[in-house]
Amino acid sequence: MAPYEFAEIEARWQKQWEEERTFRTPGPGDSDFDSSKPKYYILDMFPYPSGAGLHVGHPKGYTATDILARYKRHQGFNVLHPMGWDAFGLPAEQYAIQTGTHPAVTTAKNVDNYRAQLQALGLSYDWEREINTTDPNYYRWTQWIFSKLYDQGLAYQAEVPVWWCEKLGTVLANEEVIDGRSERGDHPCVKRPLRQWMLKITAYAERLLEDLEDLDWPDSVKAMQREWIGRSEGAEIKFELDRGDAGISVFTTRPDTLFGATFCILSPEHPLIDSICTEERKEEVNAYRRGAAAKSDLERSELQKEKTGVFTGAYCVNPVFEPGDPLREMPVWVADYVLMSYGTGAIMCVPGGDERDYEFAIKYKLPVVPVVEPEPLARNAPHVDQAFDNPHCFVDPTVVAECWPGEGIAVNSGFLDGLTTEAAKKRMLGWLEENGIGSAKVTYRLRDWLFSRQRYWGEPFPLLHHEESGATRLVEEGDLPVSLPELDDFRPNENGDPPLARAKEWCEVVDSEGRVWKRETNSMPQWAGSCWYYLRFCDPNNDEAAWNEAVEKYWMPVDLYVGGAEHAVLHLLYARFWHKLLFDCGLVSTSEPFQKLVNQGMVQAYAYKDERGALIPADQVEAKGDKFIYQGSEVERIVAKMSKSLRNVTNPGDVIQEYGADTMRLYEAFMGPITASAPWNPRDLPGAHRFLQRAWRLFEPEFSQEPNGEIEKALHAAMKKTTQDIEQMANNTAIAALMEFVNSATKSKATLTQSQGERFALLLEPFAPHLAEEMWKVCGHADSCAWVAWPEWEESLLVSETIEIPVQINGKLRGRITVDADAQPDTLEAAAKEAIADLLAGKTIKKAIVVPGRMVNLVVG
RNA sequence: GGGGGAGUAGCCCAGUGGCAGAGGCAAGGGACUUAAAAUCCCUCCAGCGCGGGUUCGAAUCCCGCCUCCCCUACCA
Repeated sequence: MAPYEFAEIEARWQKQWEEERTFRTPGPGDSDFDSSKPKYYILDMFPYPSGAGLHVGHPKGYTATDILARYKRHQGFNVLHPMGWDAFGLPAEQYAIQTGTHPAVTTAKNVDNYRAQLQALGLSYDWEREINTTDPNYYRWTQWIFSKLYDQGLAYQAEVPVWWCEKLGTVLANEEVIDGRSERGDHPCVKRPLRQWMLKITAYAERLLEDLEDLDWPDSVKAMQREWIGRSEGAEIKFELDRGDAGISVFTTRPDTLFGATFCILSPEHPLIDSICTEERKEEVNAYRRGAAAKSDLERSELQKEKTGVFTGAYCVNPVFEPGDPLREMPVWVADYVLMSYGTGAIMCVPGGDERDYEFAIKYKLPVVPVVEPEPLARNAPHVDQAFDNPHCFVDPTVVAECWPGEGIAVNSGFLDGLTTEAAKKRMLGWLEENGIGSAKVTYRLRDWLFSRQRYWGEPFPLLHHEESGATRLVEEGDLPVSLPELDDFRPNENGDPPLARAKEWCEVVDSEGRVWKRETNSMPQWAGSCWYYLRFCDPNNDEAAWNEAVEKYWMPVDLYVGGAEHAVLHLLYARFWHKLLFDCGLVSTSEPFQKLVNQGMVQAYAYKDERGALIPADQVEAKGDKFIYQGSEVERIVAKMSKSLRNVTNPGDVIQEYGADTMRLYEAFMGPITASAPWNPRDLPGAHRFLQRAWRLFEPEFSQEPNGEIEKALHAAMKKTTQDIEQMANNTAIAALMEFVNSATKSKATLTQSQGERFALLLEPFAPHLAEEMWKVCGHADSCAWVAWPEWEESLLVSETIEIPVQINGKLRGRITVDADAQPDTLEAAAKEAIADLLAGKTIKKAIVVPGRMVNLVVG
């Protein structure tokens, strides 16, 4: 028998697949398309082709989808299984700024590297459908979809504060600024308002929330999206100012606590502050606002434990109290824990019912009034009772009621007294509406999407500005794409304009009437291209349209979408938003793009730490038996992310070099459930490799003419288990079933028949396709087995005539009996009693539980 | 603080009401070999994170805790 020459076998089959276009997928409109077959669209999240190349984490998901795709082909499906590149992005642009290499050059090089690495894994993508978001033939349609958004009124311009670094001459993202200084170079940064494009994703908040219901997605992802959208029901209430005619609108989820509202707080960015602030308070308030503006969002929220604020000198009126009531006058403060971007940017503060307000009230000695009494069981502290008996208490806050943020019975609340929280909310809402002071309101945490970047390496907006009239209009559809201009300097201009503004000629457009328009010089964020790439895969080479209607209708929705959990919110929410817009425009046939979603687990790696807990580079640790030694002393092995700094990164190319792509695939699929994270363990690779060698050895030059009955049975068992497990994406247990078969076939020393060899090769094909093709060839076939029908098992071969079942006394195992598989309860009970007669001597059997085919349990007194 | 997930052999993991084990790794022994590698055969190892409960019977269902991982965090 020929040895298992994986390198030669794999190279040969990869070449053959490419030459014979084995995985080309015809679609509607192609002459060889068979519309009678069912479709299956199985998609991987396409990667950003970084300079570092493929990581062993990528193939975990790609292998899992490839196994299913190959299986579905055997099952007679038209399988759409494409791959492409999310290739706009910062790294290529930064590299361009540093070296002058055009991002397109860097990108093309990285794409070639990624493609070669993926092809070396034997993944069955239809490479004729490859797409690249940076290709003008692709982003032409990204611009086209933007036009739809613009036409629907979902794109608008706004002045948004962004981080600006003078020294670097660029705009930075939040995470690139630490303590007000740039992460790179440590230069000072300031927040400054810049004109930005926004997309009105909030208009779709309710549908994005509701439609999650019917998706076959992980609970964790659904939960994250729900939280991100953050729907909350409450009331908007307007408080009149005691001087002047403006009022302060606030949003609250607890209108039932209005009697306990003792002050109001405005966000530092609130536009009303200037007009209401009293002269003597102005200086202090402005200083506070300047301080807040200089802080990053992170500092304002997470890092800042203690609340701060300043009094504006103004008062507003709590409408539930009569004039003369001391609680009617509510001081208005400014504090940075109130965010301008949520609700109305102003809140009513109920320190008796909100822990944040309570903390603020204690610090600044503002009145605390308890208005919700906890359920009786919750109020056993005497001072709480005392406080409830003392309405309108202006006493030392430290002895006043504790804060009760939960629900309960309304107290100190006039017409609400005695009502439950739920009833009190309703009553108060009614009262607010009757008096024209407020109304029910639903607020979302979801913000509109800041859709522009001051970058070169992104999609240009298809927009023109007319400077004199201030008009903005779309570029005509026929003039798309708006291609990126050639530049050799990718930095922003000195005056802060984006790099595209350097392309003077590109920027100027003269229309047919001779009017001069200026191009939009912002570009789109990296998310844009990935919002619709799954649609382009359906019809990637269409020059007339983004996709053909019939083609979209056939392939969509994506049946299975596999990718990392890091995209749980942003990418998946943005893509759903665009998809719904396209659905509303009648351009796609489904309201959701991704029917089933699976997050593959991370491939981690071992890391080592010493006694002090310091992490040690993995390449300097020696394994000695079960112990791990670094510089002579023992260190502890832990599981961590793969990272360059820990030097525990595995390169897929090295693994393929040493063991072959089939072993690599098999190992990744065998590591555990697709959703679980597990460390890369190089010690386990030989096991996977050994299995393939043993399987290969079953293919002796001569096949047997007469099938061995035991082998046939074992093969049917493997066929059943493998089929069922692949359907469940339980690839690890499917592989175990194949190992079981190989073990028993090896042990029996009998030779396979050709038919048995063929069927085994097909079972192996999804996991180790190169070797399986080679086995298929040994069985006498010249063509690929990729499209050969999946073998079907015979259930009757799997039932044995006799079985061994346990006999229990009081649920504890006491013996075993061998009986006919279809033995009746009476027979089983009798056989069981006989088998353990000695143990039953002198005991009374109170009850016998007999489960035919499973077990017998005798209950004795 | 909130949300999601996981704890079964030395390790990775099967088993979701009925004999704790499918598979792999590691370890030990043996065969082959002049020897080693490779290969083959055999063997060892846990009572299922902890404590209660339901049941004839619980790794599996229920309740309460512990540990670890991931996400999120002043959203009024």
